[in-house]
Amino acid sequence: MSNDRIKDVLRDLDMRVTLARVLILGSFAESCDPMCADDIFKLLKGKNINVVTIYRTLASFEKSGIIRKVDLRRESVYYEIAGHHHHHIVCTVCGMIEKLDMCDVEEVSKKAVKKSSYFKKVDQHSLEFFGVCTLCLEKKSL
Amino acid sequence: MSNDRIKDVLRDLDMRVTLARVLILGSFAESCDPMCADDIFKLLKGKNINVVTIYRTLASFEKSGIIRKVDLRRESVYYEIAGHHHHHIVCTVCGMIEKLDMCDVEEVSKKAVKKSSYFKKVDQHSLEFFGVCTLCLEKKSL
DNA sequence: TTTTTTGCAAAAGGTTTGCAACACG
DNA sequence: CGTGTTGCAAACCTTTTGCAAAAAA
Repeated sequence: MSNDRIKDVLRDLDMRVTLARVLILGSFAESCDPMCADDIFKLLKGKNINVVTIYRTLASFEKSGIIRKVDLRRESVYYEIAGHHHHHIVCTVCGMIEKLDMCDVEEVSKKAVKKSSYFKKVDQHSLEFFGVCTLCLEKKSL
Repeated sequence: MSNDRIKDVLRDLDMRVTLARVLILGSFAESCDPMCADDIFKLLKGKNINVVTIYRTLASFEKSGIIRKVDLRRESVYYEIAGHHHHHIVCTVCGMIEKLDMCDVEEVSKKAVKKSSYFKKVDQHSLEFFGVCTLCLEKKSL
């Protein structure tokens, strides 16, 4: 995503175009993996962006819907671009994250609602897989 | 679960039987909902159990496999008895948690592995649903 | 010029650690 | 008695908040 494209996105969201926002949204556009505040902070080291600004920007980006949270069972909160729906497999040894371009939860969601006594509709769901990646498996067996 | 039964469980896990452990495991046995360290702390108020002990006990219980983490998108870490596999619907307004006695993720897990380039096996998965419960919906529409 | 955004410092949560006292087996 | 467990205090880490200065529109 070009810098001008990023600025357009921000304007479309009725957000003021600032250096911090352009850089942070740019980081997401470039990164394939979900990122936490500190990841972005390190990525933008030298650009003089305060961590607090990153937290506030992430919050407003999430509110506007361009990014979404990902439940990775880590200490800090991770986000990714909210484009098309997908899930992840996370290696519980090295932390590697693989994106999976699939989501078959529609029927499962429907069944959940049917089973439920207190909900008539599901708005969101989390579905992440955890395992040991082939590389870590190899290392283990050595 | 009786106190004696709890003590047996601890002994079976090669854990020393202590007051703190009996009380904490007992809390899980009684509670239907997932709990965080502070929930347990409040539940055991007056029993003189330190929060630090609760954190350490939760860690060792999880390691031994009697309890497991639940991804509820909250600030703190939640656990539940690791008995039979199931999922939850969480109300994003009032926080109410409904347990769902179902898990159809087997096929989805298999598909995930098939799709993956770096994993040959999935060990765990998270699947939680989020929505607004009927009670909160009613309140909203008033 | 008005309003939003940023930086700094400080606080707030949740969780972890070091160490000495204590208790289970 | 020896080793595992607990309590206390303090540290740690991530995230939030208040307020004044700076920047966008």
